[in-house]
Amino acid sequence: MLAGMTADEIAATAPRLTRKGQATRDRIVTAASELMFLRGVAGTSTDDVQAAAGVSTSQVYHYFRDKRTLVRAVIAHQTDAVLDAQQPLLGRLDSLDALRAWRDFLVDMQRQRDCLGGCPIGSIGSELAESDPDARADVAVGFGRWESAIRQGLQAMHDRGELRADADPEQLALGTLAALQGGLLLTQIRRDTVALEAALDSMIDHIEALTS
Amino acid sequence: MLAGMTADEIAATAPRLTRKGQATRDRIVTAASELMFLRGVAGTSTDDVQAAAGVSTSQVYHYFRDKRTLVRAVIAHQTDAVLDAQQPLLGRLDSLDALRAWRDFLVDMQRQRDCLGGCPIGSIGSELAESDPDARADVAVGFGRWESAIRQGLQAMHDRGELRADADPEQLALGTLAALQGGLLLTQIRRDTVALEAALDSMIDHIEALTS
DNA sequence: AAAGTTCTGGAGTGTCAACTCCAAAAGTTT
DNA sequence: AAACTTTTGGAGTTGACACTCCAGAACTTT
Repeated sequence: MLAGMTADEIAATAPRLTRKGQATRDRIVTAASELMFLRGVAGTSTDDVQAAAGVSTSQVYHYFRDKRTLVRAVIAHQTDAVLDAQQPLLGRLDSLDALRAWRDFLVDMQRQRDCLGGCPIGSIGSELAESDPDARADVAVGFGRWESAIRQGLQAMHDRGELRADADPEQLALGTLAALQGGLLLTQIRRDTVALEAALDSMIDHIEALTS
Repeated sequence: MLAGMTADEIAATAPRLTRKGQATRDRIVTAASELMFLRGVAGTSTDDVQAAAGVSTSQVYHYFRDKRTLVRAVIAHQTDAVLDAQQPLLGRLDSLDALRAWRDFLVDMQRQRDCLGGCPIGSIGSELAESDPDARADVAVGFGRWESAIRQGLQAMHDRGELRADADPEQLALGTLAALQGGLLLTQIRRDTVALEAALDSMIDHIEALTS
């Protein structure tokens, strides 16, 4: 019933919550997001979530039909959190300076995390892509929003003539997001931001070379 | 006891196997690799592996101390398989033509898989990075071999003067591996090779721009 | 061929995780 | 304040999964 529905369709189905109920639901999603970011979905039991959120068994199942539904709420939450955390930089990636500032921000963020955990969206996507088609679709939408923000900045540069006419903002945006995702993965595995820096610097240098 | 040891140290510890024993062990690792590639480590039970390999419970635990040890064998197997599959291209990435042929090969491979499953090494690394330090270290070694192969090709171009002196083969190799990993992830999530193509094309175009 | 080792079958065990259920407390509406 | 809905606590159920154990078969070595 929830399977196959988009995240928005699910939201429309949700029963109304009292203020207190909303607060409890939020605590559950936040706790689950943090746990699943570090331990993965399979590595996080509903018991773990209950303990971290300070709620009882029945509360989790009052607000979420099952664990898969909770996971989809976590994906929605993390998508917003990741995009919000990059603002206002992400909304204005329309110059080399802006791109470099964004790069520094991302590298700093991973450094502050001691390179623990990769991308909150990418990790979940990787874990669930072949076992939960709805989760995969939600993650795809999240990546779409991310790529779109990058593309808009590059498109603005293109429109202004700062990027050569034969440069393709769409390809560059997708390539940049891929480099970022791969850089985050390598950084997590190597426990070292060098890979993230190399990936983003390579892409930004490439974009710079395309400024006529 | 096995924890903290490198994969090579473990291999040195292993008891000798008869030909038949080796064959059984191989069947288990191969079956586990295929299952874990598609369903993940957590999504693959030892029962699943037994059924797929056609062995009994005790056989799995005769050849592997526990599931974690089996997973490390899977990582070793997949690392070899992934690098071997890219040969001989990967061993000679020392020209733009070679890089483009390699790119086509990788894109084709994902297309033939219908974009199912990401990178056999990267997926496992992402799943286990924060829960199994030994597995994380094994994956890091695997990525190291991969990056090294790419770097050697670029270094050869650099030595021959085909790459500008200020180009950094190490950064380009890491960036290329990151772009590949991110491209594979996006391709898996989007069910579409466009992202992999965009990522690799961007990096290779960048390398081309660095040929003086 | 005897002795020793490796390999195999399969039943059994303990734990843990997802999910259910019911009754009571808290909150809202009329 | 009565009727109704939402929220909460926690005990209980069910199934799955990692791992153990033991006895016998197959194979190797002497």
